[in-house]
Amino acid sequence: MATIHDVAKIAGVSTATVSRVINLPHKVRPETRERVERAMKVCRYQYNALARGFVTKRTNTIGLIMPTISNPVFAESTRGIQDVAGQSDFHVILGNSYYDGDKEAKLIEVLRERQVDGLIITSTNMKGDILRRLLRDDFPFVLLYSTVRKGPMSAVGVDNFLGGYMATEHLAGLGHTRIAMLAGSFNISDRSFHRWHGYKKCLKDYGIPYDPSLLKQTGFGLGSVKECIQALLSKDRPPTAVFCSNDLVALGAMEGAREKGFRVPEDLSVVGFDGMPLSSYVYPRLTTVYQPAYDMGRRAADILLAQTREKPDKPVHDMLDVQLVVRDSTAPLVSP
Amino acid sequence: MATIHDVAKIAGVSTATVSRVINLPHKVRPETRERVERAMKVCRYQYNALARGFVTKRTNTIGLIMPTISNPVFAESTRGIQDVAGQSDFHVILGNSYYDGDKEAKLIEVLRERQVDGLIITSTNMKGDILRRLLRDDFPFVLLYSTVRKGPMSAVGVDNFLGGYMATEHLAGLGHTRIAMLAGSFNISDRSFHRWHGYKKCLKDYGIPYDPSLLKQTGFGLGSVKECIQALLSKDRPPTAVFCSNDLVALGAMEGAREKGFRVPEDLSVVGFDGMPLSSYVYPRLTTVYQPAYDMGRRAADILLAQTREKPDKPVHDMLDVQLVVRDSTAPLVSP
DNA sequence: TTGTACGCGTTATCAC
DNA sequence: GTGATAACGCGTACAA
Repeated sequence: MATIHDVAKIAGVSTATVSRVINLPHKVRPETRERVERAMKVCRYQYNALARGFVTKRTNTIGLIMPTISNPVFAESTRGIQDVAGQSDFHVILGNSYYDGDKEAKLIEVLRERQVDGLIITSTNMKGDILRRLLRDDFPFVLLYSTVRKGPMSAVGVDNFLGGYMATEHLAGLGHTRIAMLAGSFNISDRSFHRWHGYKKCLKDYGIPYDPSLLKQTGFGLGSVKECIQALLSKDRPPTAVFCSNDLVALGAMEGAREKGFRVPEDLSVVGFDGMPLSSYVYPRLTTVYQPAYDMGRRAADILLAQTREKPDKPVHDMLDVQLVVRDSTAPLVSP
Repeated sequence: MATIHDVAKIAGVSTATVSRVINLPHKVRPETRERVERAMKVCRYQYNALARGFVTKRTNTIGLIMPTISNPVFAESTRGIQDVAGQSDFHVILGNSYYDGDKEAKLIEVLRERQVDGLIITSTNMKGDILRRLLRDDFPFVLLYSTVRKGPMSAVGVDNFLGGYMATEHLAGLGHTRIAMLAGSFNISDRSFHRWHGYKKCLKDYGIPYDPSLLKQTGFGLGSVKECIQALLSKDRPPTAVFCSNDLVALGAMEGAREKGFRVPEDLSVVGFDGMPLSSYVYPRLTTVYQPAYDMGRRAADILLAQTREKPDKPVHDMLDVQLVVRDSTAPLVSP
């Protein structure tokens, strides 16, 4: 592969001039510039961004750590991140933690070894020590889908408590009192945990006694979700509504309910969380708590890029609004 | 940031020894090794993979270019690629072309500048010159979701013609004769084009005259899909079945049909393509032509990694099997 | 405006 | 088993 040395030799100039043609073209006399450009063509010169990163100490790369790209909501935020990064000639290296804290820690380590300029992390469970180490090193990073709204690290997220509250309130407002919740496992996601708290608080505010047997923490995969909802629907007095901690779970719940002969929303109202793009293209169209995933990705990238340019004096906490989107998967309670 | 020089100084050894401790620990006397390891802790040494890539000329990075991560099917293959790459300590840099040939070309260029060891490309439209240039430079790359099954470049894909044929045959076998097709724009994806050919061939084999007015090329977004299907259903003699060139389009079509008061599958049978994970969690459960996206990603990564290790004498063409998955969105034609 | 010379952090090739 | 040192390709003072 040709280097600037080859180009310099062919063009009869120094390597410094070639470098200038690449980075500061206006600082080179037009004739010289042309000569250099011709030489680059002759030897099929290709710029080596790695070498630049090596000397400038910036790779224009950000690492992205999230549970799995297979959840459409994470795909959306990833796209937002990429769009913003691309605008600034940054690229994104992907890492899936699969909800595994150790994998997450390992990813942080290897991505740092690769000299990424910053990290966007959708943490599975706040491994305090790992993140504190990033802070200590002044390493730029932003938490995404974060539940924290203060403290020393920058974060982008939504109010999951409020979202859980809104979902539950919608159901309570429709007259439901036996409202179940299908939550992701609490030890892998505090988002789910916060939504559950919102759910509980709403029940309390509406004078509905909290029934622990109506909470199920689902395992991985939609098969597990089906089992959970079917167990719930097999109870003596089955729930008439269910709040699912994300849209994927909601789809699994609806399918599981149908399999057992329950109609949605007539026999069971279902609320999701996320508002993933597909949620309005399923039947019945899903009532859900929308969080602006794409914009959250963009915001996280904005904040991170700013942070890579100069150390900010304060961390940024950006909590975007959730929004209840009422569609067709929920209906008023009808007494039999 | 500490370097191996710092470590060497502290441990009282040469940089070469430090490097050996990192890469060939068994070639260092245990006591020396320990001393070095202690020194690394003392100065909080962190390995610089960039510097290694600089000298070894390998970055252990592959670039992935695809239309958009927001299509769950691409997310699945991406996950397959990442899983395989991770096994070999490779990382993946993402690039979305958004079905734009120029963006695609630009991405190839910048990723090469970044010294990725290879490229996996889901091409929007065979830009012959761009790919030929990769070949000429002996640059490792694999086409994914490719329609080519021979020629000088390695490729992984499925038989889209066959898939289109199978989908149509299923509908014809159910007695349908007015079978529409909702295809992605042909100039942005030859996959859609091949599926259309399979569709046409099947119609011919079943003695069903081809009606060009039953083909619609959809624009971007599911809104456009709804318009297309609704136009189709507004015809004097509307189709009784529709083959959609992917599952996302199928969801849009089902929703559009429902809006117009058509029931699926009673009034309209719908077949998708892809078999994305969610396709069995929608209602009605989608009949679709499954392509093993995750495995295709894995295969592409396998082939590429092998290629980065040593130049193969022959390109690999891997055509995986598609599979018709009959579910609930299709039903026999009932005459009114 | 252009050229010289050094440094970035690591690996690899020799010696010892 | 260990050390000295020359690459690798580029950016950048500083000098001319």
